[in-house]
Amino acid sequence: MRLTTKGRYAVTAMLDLALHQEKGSVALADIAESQHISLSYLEQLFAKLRKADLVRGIRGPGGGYHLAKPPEEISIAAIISAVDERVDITSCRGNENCDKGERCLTHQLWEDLSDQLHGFLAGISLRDVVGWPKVRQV
Amino acid sequence: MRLTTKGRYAVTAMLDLALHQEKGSVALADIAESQHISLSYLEQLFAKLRKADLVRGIRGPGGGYHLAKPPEEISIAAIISAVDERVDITSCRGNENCDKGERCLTHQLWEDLSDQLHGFLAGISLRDVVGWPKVRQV
DNA sequence: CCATTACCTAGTACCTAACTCGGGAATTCC
DNA sequence: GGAATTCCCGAGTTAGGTACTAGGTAATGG
Repeated sequence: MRLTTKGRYAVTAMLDLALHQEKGSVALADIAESQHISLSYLEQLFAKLRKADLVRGIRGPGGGYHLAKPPEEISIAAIISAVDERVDITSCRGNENCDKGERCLTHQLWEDLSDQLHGFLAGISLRDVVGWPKVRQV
Repeated sequence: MRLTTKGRYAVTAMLDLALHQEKGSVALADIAESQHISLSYLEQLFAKLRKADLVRGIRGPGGGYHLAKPPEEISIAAIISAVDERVDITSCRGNENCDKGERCLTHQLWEDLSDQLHGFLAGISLRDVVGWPKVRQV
């Protein structure tokens, strides 16, 4: 599990789609402007989201992107995993360099913590976030 | 909230200290070897942990680092915040560039999510992690 | 046909994580 | 007191990922 600005852009963009899903599709140019990032960079993020089957693109005038599934089936963890390809593997892979046992211990602990975190974010769907109080007040 | 390998190194190192706290202090050289990272880099991480009053250093032979507080008073969130100085501020700071209102909305949602995550990690202490089942089995 | 949008590829500037080097300063043991 | 050991500190260097730029092609609606 990794959490960077890249993941934040993706999550925020997906929230944007969820909020406007009744209006059909949203153009990337709009999202790029509202998030103040370049269109091309957003396109690269959405290429990954599309490969992960989280969004669907529609070409031509009036086109754009919309969610590929209902918001309650899309978790925050899924979004972050889609754009942040993990390169982790906790350095000592498969006991190869762990002779004492203690080394693997802390690694194991970190993995447990990482799982906890993943489970937490997997339990939050786009629908949950959209339903939070701050939204209704606007 | 940000989660990178830097934070992972810090958490894993703190877990190391927590596991060996009855043995007095742990030298950075030992941690550097077990985590397979450079000593100097670890020193830089521990400089931040020290400034955050999470660890205490003891110089001279037989010296090293030990926790500055009991493990139950040190949360995972505190460790990560200590080493990952946040540069976030969600681009549009304080409605400055948010004319439509919608822009601030998604940003607000992200901040809420970030708060949730922080709250989650703030609720996990070093003591909790050390007490997890995987540890006792070793 | 033309404007608009998604889609694709290649290249690039910049930032920062991670490391290296070289020096201290405090403490303990002989 | 001298030497070994450890923490401390600052100024660099390197590698890789973030974020961008520039160029296209493909589909679609008016």
